[in-house]
Amino acid sequence: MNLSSKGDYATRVLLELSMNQWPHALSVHQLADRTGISPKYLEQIMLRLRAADVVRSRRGVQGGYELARGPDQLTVGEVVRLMDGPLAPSPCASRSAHVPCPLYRCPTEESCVLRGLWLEVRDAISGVLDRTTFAELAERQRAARAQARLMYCI
Amino acid sequence: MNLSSKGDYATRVLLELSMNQWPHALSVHQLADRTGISPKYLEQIMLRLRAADVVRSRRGVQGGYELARGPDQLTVGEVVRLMDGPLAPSPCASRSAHVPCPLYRCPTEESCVLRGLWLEVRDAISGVLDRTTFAELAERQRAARAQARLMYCI
DNA sequence: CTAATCCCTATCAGTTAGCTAGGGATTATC
DNA sequence: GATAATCCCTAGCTAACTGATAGGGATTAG
Repeated sequence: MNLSSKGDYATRVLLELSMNQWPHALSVHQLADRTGISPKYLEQIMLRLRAADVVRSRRGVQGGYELARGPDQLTVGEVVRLMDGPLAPSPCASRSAHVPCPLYRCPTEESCVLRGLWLEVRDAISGVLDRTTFAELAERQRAARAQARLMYCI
Repeated sequence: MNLSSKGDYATRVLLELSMNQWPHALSVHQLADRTGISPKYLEQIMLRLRAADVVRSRRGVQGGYELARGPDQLTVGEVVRLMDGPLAPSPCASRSAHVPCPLYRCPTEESCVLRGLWLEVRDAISGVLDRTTFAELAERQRAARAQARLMYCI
C-alpha cells in the first residue's frame, strides 16, 4: 500500500508551490533545494504534472513552474492518481481505471466479497485524499509553523 | 496503493478455509484448484502464513492446512500486513513499522502536514481492514451465495 | 550574446514481483 | 514396509519497475 517516491515528491513540491502566493513560479532548482529531491529526477515529475495541467511552466531565465489553478482546486487524490495510478488496492475495485480479475475461479464481480472489501478500502482512501486540497494542506502548514514559532518565543 | 498478488491470494485462500467448518484441513492442491492460483506459488504463501501462526499444517497423506484459530479471530489487516508490509502509504506514517523520512529537508515529524495526511489515510485503511474478520467475510459470502441461488431458482 | 531555465529522450543499475523447479521429510494407507 | 500424497525448504529465473543520471536541444530575460 506504499506511495511511490514520485507521488511522495509530487505532493511535497505542490505543497511548496501552494505555500507561495499564487501564481508565483519557482524553478526546479529552487524546488529541489527546498525539498532535498534530486533536481533531474524532479524535472521529470514536473513534466508529468505539467502534461496533466496541474502546473504550468515558463521557460528561460526567471522561468519556473507555478500552479495551473488555485490550490483550493487541486486535491491530493488527483495528484496521487496521476503519479501512482488508481487508489484502489485491486484493479477490480478501481472506479477510475477498472480492470477485471484475471483469475478464472474468481466469482462474478457483483458477488465477490473480497472485491467488496477492496471497494470499502478504496472509498476510505478516497474519502481522505479526494477531499483534501492543497489549500487545506498549506493552511495546516501555516498553522503548524505559527505554532512552532510560538513555542520558540516562549 | 496496490495490494500484491501475495496479499490478494492469501486473503482468497483464507476465505476459502474460513468457509469450511473449522477446523478442517485442505491441501495446497485443493486450494489451488478452488482459487485458480499456481500451486507451487501458493505453497510459499502457505508457508509464510504458517510461520506467522495464521494456519497450521498436517503433513503426509490426507494432510493440508487449516486455520490456526477461529475465523472470527483473524482480521484481513493482519494478513495484509503479513504479506505486504505496513498499511501506511509512507513508512514515516506507519504505526506498526515506523521508519523516519530520509529527505533531510523534511520538517520534524510532529509538524509535517503530509505525514499527518498519510496518517489519516493509514487510519482509514486500518479502520476497514482491522475490523473485518474472515468470519465476517465468510458470512457475507454465504449470504451472497444464498442470494444467487434464490435468483437462479426463480 | 549569454546564462538560466524548461523540454525531451535515452540509459542504467538495483530491486521486486511473480512465478518455476527440485528434492528432502513426513505420514496415512494398503 | 512400500507407496503415494503431502508438507517443507531453498534456489533460481525473467520481466517489469523504481529511482535515478545524463546529455543535449529550445526558449527567453537581461
